[in-house]
Amino acid sequence: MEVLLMNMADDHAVKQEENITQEGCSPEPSKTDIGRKVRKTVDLKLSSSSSTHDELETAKEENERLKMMLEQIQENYKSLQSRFFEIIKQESAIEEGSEEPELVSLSLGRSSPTGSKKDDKKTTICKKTEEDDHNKSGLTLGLDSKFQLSTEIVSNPSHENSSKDANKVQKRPSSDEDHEEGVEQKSQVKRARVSVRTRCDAPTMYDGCQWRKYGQKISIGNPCPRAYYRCTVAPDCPVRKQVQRSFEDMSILVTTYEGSHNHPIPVSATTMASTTAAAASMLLSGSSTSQPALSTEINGLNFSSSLHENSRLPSYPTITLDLTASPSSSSSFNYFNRFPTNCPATPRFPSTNLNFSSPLVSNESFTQEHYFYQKSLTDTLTKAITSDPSFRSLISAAISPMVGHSSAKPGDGTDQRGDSFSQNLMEAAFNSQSLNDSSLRGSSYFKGFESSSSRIGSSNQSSSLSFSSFNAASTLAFDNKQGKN
DNA sequence: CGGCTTTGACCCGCGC
DNA sequence: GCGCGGGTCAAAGCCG
Repeated sequence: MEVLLMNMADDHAVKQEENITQEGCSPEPSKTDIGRKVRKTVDLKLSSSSSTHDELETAKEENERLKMMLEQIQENYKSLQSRFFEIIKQESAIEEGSEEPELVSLSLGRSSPTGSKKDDKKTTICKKTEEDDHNKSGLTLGLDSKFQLSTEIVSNPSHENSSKDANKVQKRPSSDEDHEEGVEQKSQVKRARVSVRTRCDAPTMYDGCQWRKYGQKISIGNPCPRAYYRCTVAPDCPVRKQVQRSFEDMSILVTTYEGSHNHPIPVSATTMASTTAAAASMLLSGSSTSQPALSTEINGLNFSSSLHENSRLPSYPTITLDLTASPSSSSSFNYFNRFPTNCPATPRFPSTNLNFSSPLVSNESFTQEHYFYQKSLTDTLTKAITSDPSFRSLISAAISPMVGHSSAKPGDGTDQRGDSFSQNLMEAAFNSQSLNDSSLRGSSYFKGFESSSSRIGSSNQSSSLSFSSFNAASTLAFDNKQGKN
């Protein structure tokens, strides 16, 4: 990394020299002109090399600081992970003797509206849940490709094989002989649902996936019919969703998701999928308490958990993401409410050739909003690259492991190098943005840039580390730039 | 013509 | 055992 920094710094000096040379270039330069130019060039080279040396020293110091920070964070992560496993072990020991397996705690260290008393045990549970969430957000929600891991917690893997299998499971008579605890837990896990409340005038909320309606029912206590949808992105995807308008407020659309996708999901669906998976994972990782319903807020979204509203139904846990109110709208990126409310039931946006996400995702619908965010990102980065060579060198050093070798040949000259570099940078920027988006780590696309160093600890995967280093480098570069100005 | 929605019928679990 | 309600199936119709 440091070698690259030095190379880029040398390039910087050479480029400056070339620019100056071109400035004073006349069609037929005389010998005196040439001699003057050479002296000028040497002087400039000396002065620029000394300033470059200072910059290099600063960069080195920053580099050391970042290294130390990374080490510290890795240590913290390890200790946190070991604590987490310890707590899980303790929890499993406690739960063996517990008689209330169906209640779920979602008190993530915040005061819940329904109750405020916390005994020692509850505090432990809260800690565990919080750490669980942290770990999950880092381990399973960091990448699209990892999403499946987290959602597998939501549904029984055997349940995912086909929708027919899912139906079989659903229709399986209760007189099955095996009623061991594990089976019950699996059933409980399979039944976990995530309900999303959002204001939407359209029949359904756009969430990026393709759905096919397969049924409709008028339910008791709500004149609005409940519609049943099945995911049609893959023919055997077991994911279902129910859509029903709230009786209290007809403008509120309640969408309940069940199951996990067994196929790559579109870019625009990753946020919803990650959110529901995180919510479900959070729900299922919760422990038994005596509180029937709790609420919390994660990433600016309101989460609340409860048992199924209808007492006739088996009491499987449902977690609700309330996106109707935006109490912390300043910090939250209310993804779903930002879509136009007159969206069609199953919108099919024109596909673009852009593919900024993981290789799993291909040529799917890409919203205009994504485009503007990414364009904004692109513009900002382009400006930073073109205007600040130190930023360029730092970014290059940071993302070179991510984007591979530059396509520019050694003798191609600085312009081409800059172009390929910019291309690589854009690629890396979009990749990192995609990571940031899919992991739901930030409420805005730039959040990852702004507070990158605080997030490094939550990502322990190699690709995430690359992203983190990219963030760190960009933060550093921006700092340097600000320092100059 | 293929894919989707609509809608009545059916299955199943649960409470009384 | 019966009725109720949630969930699903599948035929018919609609649409691009």
